[in-house]
Amino acid sequence: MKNGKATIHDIAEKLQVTASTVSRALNNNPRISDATKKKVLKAARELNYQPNNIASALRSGRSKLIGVVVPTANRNFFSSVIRGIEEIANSVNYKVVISQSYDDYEKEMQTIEALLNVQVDGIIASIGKTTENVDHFKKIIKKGIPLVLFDRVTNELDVSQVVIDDYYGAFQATEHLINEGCKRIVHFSNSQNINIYKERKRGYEDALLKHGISVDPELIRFSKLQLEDGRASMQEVIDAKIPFDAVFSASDYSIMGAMQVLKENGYKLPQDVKLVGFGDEPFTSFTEPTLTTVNQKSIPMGNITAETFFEILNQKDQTNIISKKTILKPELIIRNSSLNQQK
Amino acid sequence: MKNGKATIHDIAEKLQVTASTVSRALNNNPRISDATKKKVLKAARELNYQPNNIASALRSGRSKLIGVVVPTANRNFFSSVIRGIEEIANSVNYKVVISQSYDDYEKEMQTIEALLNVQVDGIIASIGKTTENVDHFKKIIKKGIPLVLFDRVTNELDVSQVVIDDYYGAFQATEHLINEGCKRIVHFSNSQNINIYKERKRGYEDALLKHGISVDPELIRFSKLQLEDGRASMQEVIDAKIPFDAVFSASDYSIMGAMQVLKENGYKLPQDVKLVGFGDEPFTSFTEPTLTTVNQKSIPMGNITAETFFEILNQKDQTNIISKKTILKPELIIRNSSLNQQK
DNA sequence: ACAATTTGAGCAATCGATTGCATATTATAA
DNA sequence: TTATAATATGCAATCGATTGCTCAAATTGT
Repeated sequence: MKNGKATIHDIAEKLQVTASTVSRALNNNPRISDATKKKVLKAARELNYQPNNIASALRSGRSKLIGVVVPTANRNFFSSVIRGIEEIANSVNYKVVISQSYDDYEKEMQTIEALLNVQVDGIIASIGKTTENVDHFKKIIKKGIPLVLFDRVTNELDVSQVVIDDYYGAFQATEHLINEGCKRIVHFSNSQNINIYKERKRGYEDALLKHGISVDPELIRFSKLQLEDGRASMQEVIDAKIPFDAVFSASDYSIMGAMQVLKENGYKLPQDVKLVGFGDEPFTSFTEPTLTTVNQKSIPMGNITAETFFEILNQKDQTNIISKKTILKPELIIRNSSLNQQK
Repeated sequence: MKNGKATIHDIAEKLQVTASTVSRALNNNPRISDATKKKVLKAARELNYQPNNIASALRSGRSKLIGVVVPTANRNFFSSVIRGIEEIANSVNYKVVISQSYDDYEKEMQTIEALLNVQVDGIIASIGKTTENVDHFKKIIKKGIPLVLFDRVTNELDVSQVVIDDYYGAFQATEHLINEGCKRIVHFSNSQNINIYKERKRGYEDALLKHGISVDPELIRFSKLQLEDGRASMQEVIDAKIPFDAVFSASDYSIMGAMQVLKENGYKLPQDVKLVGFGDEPFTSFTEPTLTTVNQKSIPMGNITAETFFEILNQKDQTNIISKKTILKPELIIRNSSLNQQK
C-alpha cells in the first residue's frame, strides 16, 4: 500500500481473504455472501480504497472512456452536445475524454491517435473543417472500435451518424425571410465539401425556387464564416452595389459581421435589411436587433449520439452492425432581426 | 493478435526476439542496437501496432493523463485556458481529460472521483461557484497527486495556484470610469465566498476611495451574474431611483443584461451610463456600443498552469513541494461603452 | 446417515508493457 | 592469449483487477 493507495490486495490482507473475493464483493457478484460483501465495503472505506480503472481496463479490455473529438469546445453548439453526451455516458458510468481538433487536420489525426492510445472504448466525433481525407477515421473502424459521427459528418464512412436537417433549417429560415417580403436574399456559405454548408445552401436555394425566386450566384458568398469573413462578404456586396434586402448566413458569427457592417453603412435593421443566422449562439439574443437564428438542438443531439454509441458498443460482438443515420429537426428561433413587426 | 490489435508480443514473435527487446526498441532504449530498432519500427508499422497506454500506465504508474476540472468549457475564458494547458501538455506527450462541474458541488466531487479512478497523473482545477467545502480536493493532495488550481482558487488548500490579479483588473476598470467622469458607479458582484468576486469588489472600492469617492452599499448588487441577473439588478437600481452614471460588472454576462435594460428604459449609451464588464467574452465586441471589459489572459494562464503542474509532477519524489502562487496582470480592453469620445 | 446440491471462497492465469538482473556475444586491453 | 569491459538481448517478475475452474463447507433430500 505504497503512496497511500490501497489495492484490493490490501483489503484482502486486512480481511484474511483473497483478492478474488474482494474483487467479486466490490462488483456485487452473487457468488459472495452478503456478510462478506459488507465487510469488504467497510474495509474499503476504511482504507480509503480507490479502484484502479487502469488495471481493470487492462484486464477487462474496457476503459469506460469515450473519446469525443470536436473542432472546439468553445462554441455553444459543441459544448452543449458534449453536455448531452456526458449526461448519457455518466449515467452508465462512462467518462468522456474531450479532444479539440481546432479544425486542423493534423491535430485531428494526432488527437485520434492519442485517444486510441489511451484505449478509449469508442469515439464520437465531429469532423474538422479542413479535413478532406478521412483515413484516420477508417483506421478506427478497421480496429473494430465503435465510431459515431455527429453534425459534421461524411458519406465516405459507413458509420452511424446524428445530424440535424440542415436543409430543412435553411429552408425554413429562407422561407421565413420570403414571407417577410424579402426577394433578394444574400447567403453566406462555407466550403461545399462540408456537408452541413452544402445542405444549408441547398435549402436556401430550394426555398427561393419554391417561391418563384431565381437563385442569383452573385448573392452567394463563400468564406470561413468567421466574424471578419462576414464583415468582408457584406462589404463586398455593398461595394458591388448588388441590390439585396436580407442576409441568411450559415453561421451566427458571420451574420454578426454583416450586422456590424450594415450598421456602419447606415442601413436600418431590420427595416432595410433582414437578417437570419444559424446556430443560436448565446450572443444572438444580446444583439440589437436580436437575431433570428436556427437552433440546432444540441443537447438532444448529444443524448442521441451517446445512445447510438452505446447501442453499438453493446452489440459489438455481433458482427453485423447496422449503421443508422438520425436526423433531428432544427428549430427556427424568430427574433427581431427578421421581422417587420417587432415583438 | 485478436481484434486486429497487435501487441509488442506480436512484433516480438514476428522478429524472433522477446517482448522486452521490442519494448526497449520502441522506447529508444540505448541498450538496443540501431539495427534492431529499425526492424522493430518497421514491423510495428506493418502490423499497424498501437501502443496500449493502459498496460503501460499500469506498469509504469503513469497514465500520461491530466484531469482538468472546469465549471464549464462553454465559456471563452475556460476553453482558452484549456487550450493553453493542452499546448504545454501535448508538447510533453500528455493528454488532457476535460471534466465539467457545471458549477455544481456534487458533480464536482463525482468528477474528481472519476478522474482519480481513471488514474490521472494529476489534476488541474478551477473551483465551482457552489463549492464551499474543499474536502474532495484535500483527498487529492492526501493521495500525493499533484494539484494545481487556477482562477477560482481557495486559501484553504496549500497548493500551487495561478490567478489573475482580479483586484488590479477591477481597480483599473473602475479608475477608468472615474477618469471618464463617472462618480456613481454601480457594481455587480457575486458571493463574497468566491475569491475572485471578493477581490474585484475590493478593487472597485479602493479605486473609488483613491479618488475621494465614498463607497455606497446601495450601488453594489449581488447575484449569480448571469444575463438575467444583470437585467434584474439593473432594473432594481432604476426602480429605486438611485442615481448612477456607470456600471462595472464582475461578469460580461450580467453587464449585457444591464445594457439591455438600460436601452429598454431609454438611456443613451454611453452618454447617460458608461459600462465596463469583466472577462472579454467574444460577444463583447459585437454589442452596441462595443463593451469595455477586462481580459483575463486566458491562454498564458493555461500555459503557466500547465508548466507549474509539470514542475510539481517532475519533482514529485522530493517530499518538500513548495506551492507557489502566480499572479497574472489582466488587461483593460477599452471599447466604446465606457468612452465619452467614441473611437 | 449418506449422497446430492447449493453456496462461498480460493487458485492461478491473464490483460500488455516495463524493467532489474542475468547472460551471451563481441570488442578492447593487458 | 586471456582477462576485462562493453554491447545486445533474454528471463521473469510486476503493476491491480478480473474470471474460469476447483474445492470445501453447508444445506437439502431420501
